[in-house]
Amino acid sequence: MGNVSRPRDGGTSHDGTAARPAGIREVAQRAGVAISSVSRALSGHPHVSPAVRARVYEAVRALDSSPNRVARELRSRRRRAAGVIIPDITNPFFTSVVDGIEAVLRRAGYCLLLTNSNEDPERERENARLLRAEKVAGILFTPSGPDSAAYRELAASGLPMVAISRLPGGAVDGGTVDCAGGSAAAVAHLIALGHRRIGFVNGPAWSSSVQERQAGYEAAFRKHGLAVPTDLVLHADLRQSGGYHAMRELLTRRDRPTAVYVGNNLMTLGALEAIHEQGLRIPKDIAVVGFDDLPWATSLQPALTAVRLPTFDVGASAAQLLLERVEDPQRPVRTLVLGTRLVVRASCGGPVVQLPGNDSRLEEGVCA
Amino acid sequence: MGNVSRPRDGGTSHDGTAARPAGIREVAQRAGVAISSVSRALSGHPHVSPAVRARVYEAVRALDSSPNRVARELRSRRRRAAGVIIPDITNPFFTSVVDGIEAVLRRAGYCLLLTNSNEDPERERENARLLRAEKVAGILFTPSGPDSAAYRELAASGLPMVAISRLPGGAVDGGTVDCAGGSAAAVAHLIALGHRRIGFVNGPAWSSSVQERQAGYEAAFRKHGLAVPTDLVLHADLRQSGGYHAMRELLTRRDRPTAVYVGNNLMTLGALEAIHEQGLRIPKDIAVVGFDDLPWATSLQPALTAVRLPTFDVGASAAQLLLERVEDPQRPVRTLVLGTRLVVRASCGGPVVQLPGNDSRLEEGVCA
DNA sequence: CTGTTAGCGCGTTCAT
DNA sequence: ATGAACGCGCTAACAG
Repeated sequence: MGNVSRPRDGGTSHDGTAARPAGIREVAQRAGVAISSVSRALSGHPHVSPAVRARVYEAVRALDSSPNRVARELRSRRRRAAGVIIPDITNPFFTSVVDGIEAVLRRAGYCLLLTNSNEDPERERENARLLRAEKVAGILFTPSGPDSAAYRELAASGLPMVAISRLPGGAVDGGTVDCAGGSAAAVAHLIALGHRRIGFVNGPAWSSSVQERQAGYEAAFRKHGLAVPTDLVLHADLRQSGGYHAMRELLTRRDRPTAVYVGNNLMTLGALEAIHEQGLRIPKDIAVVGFDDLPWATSLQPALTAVRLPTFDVGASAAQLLLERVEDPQRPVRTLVLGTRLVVRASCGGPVVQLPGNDSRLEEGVCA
Repeated sequence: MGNVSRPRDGGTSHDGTAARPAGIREVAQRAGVAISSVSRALSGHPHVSPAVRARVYEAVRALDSSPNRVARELRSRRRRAAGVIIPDITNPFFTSVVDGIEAVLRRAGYCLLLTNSNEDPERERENARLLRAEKVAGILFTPSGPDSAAYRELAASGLPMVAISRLPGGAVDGGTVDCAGGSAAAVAHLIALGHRRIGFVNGPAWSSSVQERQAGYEAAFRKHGLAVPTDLVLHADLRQSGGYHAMRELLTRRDRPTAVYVGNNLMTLGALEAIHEQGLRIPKDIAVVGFDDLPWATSLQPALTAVRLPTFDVGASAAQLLLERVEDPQRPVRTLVLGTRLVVRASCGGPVVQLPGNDSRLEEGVCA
């Protein structure tokens, strides 16, 4: 008996109800070819006659048909999608990273599934589970805490993953900025300007990037043969309020620091609030350097000296790393550390000159 | 003949190669039940015996199996995913909106496909096509230009869609902030402080939100029986550089304004740069009010008076609107306009008091 | 070069 | 309450 195809309307709705979008079957029927020919034509397969190809395209246009990636990727067992888990979508650092991720992912034909864990371990786990269920090809991940359950589950699942900014200990691909180098440059700048009592508002100690910044801070002192003023190092949470309270605490000490280095952009805003609140003048009363250079840096009065971070590139190269791992799961683990640049403005006094910066991309390969 | 199931390894990899994650079949086999029973158990179906349910869960845990949403949603013809198209992921306004979107989407079990068109109409079209191919249930969209091809294609496709911030003319769901009301409040505040020559740096005229702000600016003058200083209204692109150049142009006029109202956050930063560059003092030489209140507002010296926008809520309610439309495609079109609040700080002089603000949510239903 | 066939992993009827 | 069949929309073998 003949293959009676049951009636379906081909995209254009004749009545009021929303018609199901025309699929490969309707296209095949209208073009008068087999379904598989449509598939080949649309997938850019080599062995398709120009005639068929043209008629297929014509039918697609006439029906306003759109390929079904869900079915396509289920069948081909090749999901061209990647997941992102970030702890705070509101932080400009991460949005810029996501910008970079999106750019290279889209160029590779991937789509981006974004989730925000809002620094909540439980939401983080749910996000990881969702992304697994969506069968993404891989995940770009910034853990929100020191011992992330989501991270462990993901690692155990064997799903390709690259860590961003905060690098966990294990053998995982990762991309980040040179926190140590950037911090050393910032503090060295202050030392060169004669500062010795340099406060440091840093983040929670479990984060690898926080540890790196600490190392850079200390290295700058040691390089100049100076003792590290450990009493001036404070650990705050990475939010604006954290920076505010830490700075306030620093400023109310008897032996107040003459300069301060703040470890992330939101905390820097909080630190500035505290400084203004005390009626202190920048840079006369206190010099300020921030980690992470953002649009508002030039709108402050005086303009803020800051460590510029290649955030877009971090995202872009992390995504690249992920794509490469998806291509070759056996490839040795790689960690990319991107160089920073100290942008000298007016918040430390002294001449406003452009320092060379360490644009060199340190790249280290760890065993697989 | 018997149905010979070909061998597959159930999740745990015995050799070095990455094993395919265990699916419903492996779970069924290990639990000793049929595939359909597993499906029912995992989908929370009512008629499943506790015994079977328990064994299924146990098998899922043992195999570390994760459901396949791709297959599930292909089969059930119900894709629980929504797409987002924004013009600039770097703009804090949009990231906050996305934050709200993600929150309600995730709560509804949806996942979020994010695309950034970077103000490029061509990228925008590609993003729209990708999202259609992903068969998302709906799209949250901020068109990047006056006559967006992507918008037209999407509207023609009949895919549920809600416009964000910039509302196109047609009968489409939309969510935005009360630009007119917020602008009127900002300008009225300046007028009350005695200012008459109030500059206005606004965005490109095609945008509905720009038009609304213009209306609010004019309304404030008219309400006080004053003539609108149309010569002080400038249209810049919405970026920082746009604000800088417009402000610069305003400040170099013979009859310089005594106050300025800037229509978005990035342009405000640019305007501040221009003001500082001219060596002008805020608020003595010029008063400043910004549209969109961001974290750095309180870190400026003096702190910035600004119109606070319910950006998170815009995203959240837009997502809610989308979900409702997906549920009921016939529902009449709705447009949500969320109220703003003027946050008075020091950048205009005068007493720092909290104004009431129009928290009322204007909500208007247009015919379907 | 093109059509036919057999599934991808799962939900959903039908039986029982 | 449970199992067997069928198919979602598409790709990938094979045959012709």
